[in-house]
Amino acid sequence: MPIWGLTAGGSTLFLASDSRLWLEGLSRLLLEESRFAVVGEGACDARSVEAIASLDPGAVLVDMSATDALIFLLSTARRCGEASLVAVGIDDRPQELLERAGWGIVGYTPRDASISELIRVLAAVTAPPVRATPRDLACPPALEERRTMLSNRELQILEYVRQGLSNKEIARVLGIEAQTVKNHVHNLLAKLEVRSRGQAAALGRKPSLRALT
Amino acid sequence: MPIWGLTAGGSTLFLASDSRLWLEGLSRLLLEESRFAVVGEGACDARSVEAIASLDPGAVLVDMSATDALIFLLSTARRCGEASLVAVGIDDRPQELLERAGWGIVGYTPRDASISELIRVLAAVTAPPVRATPRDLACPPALEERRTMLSNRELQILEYVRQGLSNKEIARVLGIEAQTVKNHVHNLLAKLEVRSRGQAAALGRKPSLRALT
DNA sequence: CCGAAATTGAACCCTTCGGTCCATTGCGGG
DNA sequence: CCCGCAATGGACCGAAGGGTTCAATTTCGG
Repeated sequence: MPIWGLTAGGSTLFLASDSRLWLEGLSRLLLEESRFAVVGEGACDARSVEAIASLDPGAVLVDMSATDALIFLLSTARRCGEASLVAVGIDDRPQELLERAGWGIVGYTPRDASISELIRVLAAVTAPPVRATPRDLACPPALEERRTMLSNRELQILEYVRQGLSNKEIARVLGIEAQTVKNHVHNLLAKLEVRSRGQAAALGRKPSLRALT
Repeated sequence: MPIWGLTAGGSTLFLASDSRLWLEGLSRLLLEESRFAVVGEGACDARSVEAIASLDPGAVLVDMSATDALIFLLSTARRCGEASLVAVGIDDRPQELLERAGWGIVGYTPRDASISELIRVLAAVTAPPVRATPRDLACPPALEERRTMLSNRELQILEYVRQGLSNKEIARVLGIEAQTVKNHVHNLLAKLEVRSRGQAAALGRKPSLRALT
């Protein structure tokens, strides 16, 4: 099956394949992996090359078995020169493929790769090239730490947010003004470093944060 | 991409492919389709032929792009003579393939088939030759239930809603207009009988949702 | 082939949300 | 007695969400 090309540099992904089935299936699998976010998907055509150029994803997964996948890969590499590439799903002569500097391929997975193997490769490829911070506690403000930053009231309100209640509904439940709820939500969003209540709710669902909810 | 062979006769499925990624992705997609149950999956080898013979699934999906898929298909057809076959993912000369009676192929879908197309083919192929029970099971998939069913697109978008993405972000990911996403969200909110995306997200993967998909 | 459904997108409206700035009240510790 | 912080709430604003209607196009299914 498919040979995949992967443009690396972050944790956002773009999926390209002429098989919608493949697109939809992999999209579902990756949705369950919080480490990566599928920021776009499309066929192996010029339209996707444009989309990739504007979206600037951390990686691009290209179904090489598709009709014009090779041309697509080359176009993408040319348009997105700063990105590295990984070929996934190759059984024969992977080394030869990797040496094709023009393709920008920096890695691959065998044809019978599972989703976990793909994710491992993605993690390796999208990992920052240099591990500058020794403890790197500074950069990712430690999820556990974020929780303790929330006051009791904020934790309480976050719980209601996760249940899909509106500010007005939360206000009625707690017997306070809607504006107050709004302020609390505003504060907890800032502490959780997210921009919407939806993201806050999604954050609370993730296994890494399960313990604190 | 892949060419699929499908042994028909019921609503239980066996997935065969040398790509675990393909196996896992399609398995997820079919999980959302209550009409079919994946009772087994494996590579395109003799081992799967054995498994199919013992499991006696209603259909077998074979990734024809796999190394020995053709041999596998022939073996399966020989061992499971009572089953009909469908080739999926064929662009060139599908008719020729269908005429190969020895392969037992009774249908197919083009390479760029979406999950809905695959399901349509599966439904056609696995439909019981005789309709014993007038109501209940098979024939009309209950119009009342279908009304509350979410379409593929809606399911897909719901998934992104659960991730906390805004309409605009979802639109960018899917390469469509924000207004279109808005409409889809509006429709799925109605079908789920909730008033906000937060509530839709809160429903999550609860069994209650599974029941109506 | 035709009707039904899905998908796409437009224009328009109102509500809610998120952000900002500000103010008040109460509580606990230095 | 202040200071900090949590909790409360007011006013205002732009952006996003949610609703409605209509329509073009594609796809699905009989």
